[in-house]
Amino acid sequence: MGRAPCCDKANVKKGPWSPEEDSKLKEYIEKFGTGGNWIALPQKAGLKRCGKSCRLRWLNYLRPNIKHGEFSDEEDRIICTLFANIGSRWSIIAAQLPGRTDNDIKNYWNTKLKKKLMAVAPQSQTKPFSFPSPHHQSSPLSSHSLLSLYKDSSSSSFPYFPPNFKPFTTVFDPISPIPSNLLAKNTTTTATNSSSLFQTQESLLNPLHYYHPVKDSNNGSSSNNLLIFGSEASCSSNSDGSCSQISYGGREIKQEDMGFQSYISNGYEENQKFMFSYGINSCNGSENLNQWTEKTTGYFGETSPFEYDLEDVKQLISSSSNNSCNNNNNILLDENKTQEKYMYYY
DNA sequence: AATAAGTGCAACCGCGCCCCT
DNA sequence: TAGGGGCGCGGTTGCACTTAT
Repeated sequence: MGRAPCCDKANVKKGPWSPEEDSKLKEYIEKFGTGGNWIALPQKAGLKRCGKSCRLRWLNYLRPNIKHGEFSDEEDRIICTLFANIGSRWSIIAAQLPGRTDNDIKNYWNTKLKKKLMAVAPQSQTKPFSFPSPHHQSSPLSSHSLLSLYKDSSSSSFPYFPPNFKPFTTVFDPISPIPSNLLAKNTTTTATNSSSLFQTQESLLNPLHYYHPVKDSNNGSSSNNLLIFGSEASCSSNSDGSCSQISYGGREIKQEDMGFQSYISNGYEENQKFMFSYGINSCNGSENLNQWTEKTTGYFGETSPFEYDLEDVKQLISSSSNNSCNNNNNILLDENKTQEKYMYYY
């Protein structure tokens, strides 16, 4: 049995919005807001439209400060960089481009930017490149060519992040100092080292290379941090349509709290995985640095590092369940999501 | 000038997730 | 705790407009 339709399809208008409908919707929302209920809104506003359609029209077209028109080079770079890092998470990308909507960016990417990049991509293909998440479609771009695009771009630094971008990749949460053992010699951050671009991107493209020490916004406690492995993120919008929150595995995380760092080693083969916990173990109060170990894999996942790491996480679960401190160490493992996200609360 | 092909983008759709009861 | 309703996301479609032949 399929789910019930969100509205009476027979009695709602579809297709392009008329100026009258636009003004009705705009007036109503400006006057009363969305009321947190899009389904009921059209009736209240006197519109014969599906609530979802109203929401889309508002978010993508009618809400204030929407920017239409050409994308700037800077916006191009932001989109490219974020796409390479997080894939087609348009809402997250849109959150970094004020005035742009996810739909806008998605369309722009699919119709223009992708072609633009393909046009300048070198023909020599190395190993086929595919994005790490099941959500990501395979791309004919090789890793090499993708990176070449960035190198060939006018960007003077890479990865590029706009000034207001609290990057996933460059900072830890301010409350969480970067573990000193990760800053050891031979470990470099990548944004400043152009020779490391290739390694950097390969690292970023593997979702297990993301880890996100963030505050748990559910209880606001700075001591209840979580590390998130994987890339399953979604973004929710404010009533005005601006994206203010990103959720990972169902937990909402303020963007200003987000961060991950991609560390690489100068050695070609040994940069790939950092699995670690750090900070104060709240059970016994002792420092708990580098509890997990660093692992090594090849660059293109020849050994299926994802599965490999799942085992590690599973191990951690079992050890955690045997741990007297497990009240403070909870791992959520969602295998139904193709092993995509792992959370570690500490 | 007519028509086919290509392009851009607004809108739709289905699904997964979260919240509330 | 389970189930239903609503929201939001990403993929897809449809159509108007533009360009090429």
